[in-house]
Amino acid sequence: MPTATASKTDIETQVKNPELVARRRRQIVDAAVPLFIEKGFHKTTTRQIAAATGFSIGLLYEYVRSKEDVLYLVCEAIHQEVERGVNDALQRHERGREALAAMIREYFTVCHRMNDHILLIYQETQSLPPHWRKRVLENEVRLTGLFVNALARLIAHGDLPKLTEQSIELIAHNITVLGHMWTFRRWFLARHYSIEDYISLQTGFILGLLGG
Amino acid sequence: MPTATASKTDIETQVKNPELVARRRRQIVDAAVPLFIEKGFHKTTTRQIAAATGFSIGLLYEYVRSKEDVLYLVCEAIHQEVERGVNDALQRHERGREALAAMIREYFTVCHRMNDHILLIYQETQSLPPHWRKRVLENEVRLTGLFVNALARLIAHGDLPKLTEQSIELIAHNITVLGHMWTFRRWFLARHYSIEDYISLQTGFILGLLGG
DNA sequence: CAAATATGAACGAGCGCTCAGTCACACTAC
DNA sequence: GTAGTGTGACTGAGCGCTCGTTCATATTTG
Repeated sequence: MPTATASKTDIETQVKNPELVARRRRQIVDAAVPLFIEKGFHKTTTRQIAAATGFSIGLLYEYVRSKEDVLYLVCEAIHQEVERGVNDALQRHERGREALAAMIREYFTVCHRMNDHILLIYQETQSLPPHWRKRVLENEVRLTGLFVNALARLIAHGDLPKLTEQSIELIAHNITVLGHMWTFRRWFLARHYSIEDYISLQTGFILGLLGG
Repeated sequence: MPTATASKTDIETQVKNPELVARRRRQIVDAAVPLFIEKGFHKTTTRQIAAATGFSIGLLYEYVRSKEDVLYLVCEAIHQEVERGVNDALQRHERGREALAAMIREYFTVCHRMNDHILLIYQETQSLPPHWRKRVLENEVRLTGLFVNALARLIAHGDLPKLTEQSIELIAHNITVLGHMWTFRRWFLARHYSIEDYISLQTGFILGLLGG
């Protein structure tokens, strides 16, 4: 029973060459993302996905066992890109409170850029079979974990006041979700704030919340 | 061209008696909500909705022109219930910072109780035809507006420090979304916090953010 | 009985997915 | 070299089925 590409997924495929599988699946994801964003998962047909990829439907099903497989591939790809963006941002570890401000700025900017993708995950995660929904939610936790670590490091260095573990974790969730908020309330917020306004106001709040 | 019940919707119906329409539609909503929550909108069939209501499919289509009509009725009903809960809470206007704390407590409790319903709106609003999606989003704005007013009143009374209009509005959005956060991250949060923990931690943050 | 309300068989468009078959290419035998 | 054979990526017509919706008909109401 041949299994998937070199990496972490269990999606079965008929195709033997793992590099081809990886490349084809990247093509499928690239084609499916705009379709899912535009019409949603349920209103996108497998034939449309195949056509957008430049495949026959038959070929699509050589690389994927079901339409839901495509959604999972898409969700994974999106998370990977968001996480890469955030990780990049966290690498440049400045010091002091500005470090937190910089972190928030980078993260919110990623959210701004990935607007539609983040929305897609909010709306379609529920359409995944349980096994994969779980994986997507684990990704979400891992992302928040990055903030937990960053906050803990700053506190350890004395750059931020001491807090209980519970508080740190909740603040990390708040930061994550306030980034998402820009995407799912953008239809309203963007009428009143630029992304810059939004970042500086929210940063002010979060810093204030840490004992301004 | 006969029009809808006494209230605000434009949904057409074949049935002449407005009270009957209102009653039947309430039945439809009551039956559809648990189905949509359990299986989602797309995977729920009109026949299932009819059966759960105790109607024949034909009869369902006397009170509704399409499946999407049902979704719209459901979204409206949910918003009405949430808004009623929040309004009740805001009526008992205490004074000082405790007023804000009490407001948050009540609102978060409503979110806790309406967990699945709020999630449903997050996930299925996009499935509505544009015209009704707009209405649902207006409801969302109105809800946040309640918090804007409440905050403005407290500031006017000198119970809270002065803030720009922009800040007030964004804080209102933050409160709204942090309530929702309990519903859409509950799968994680509930493992680490009780709703009481959650309320008191978040209240602390929000009060701190207002110049603790 | 006339109007209003209710029924559910029937419709047909459209869906996800399959599978018998094609084709380009690589390897072997002579 | 070239004929023979095997492999695996790729094709797309079409299967089986579900779904939202309609409408001729039946039942109830006033």
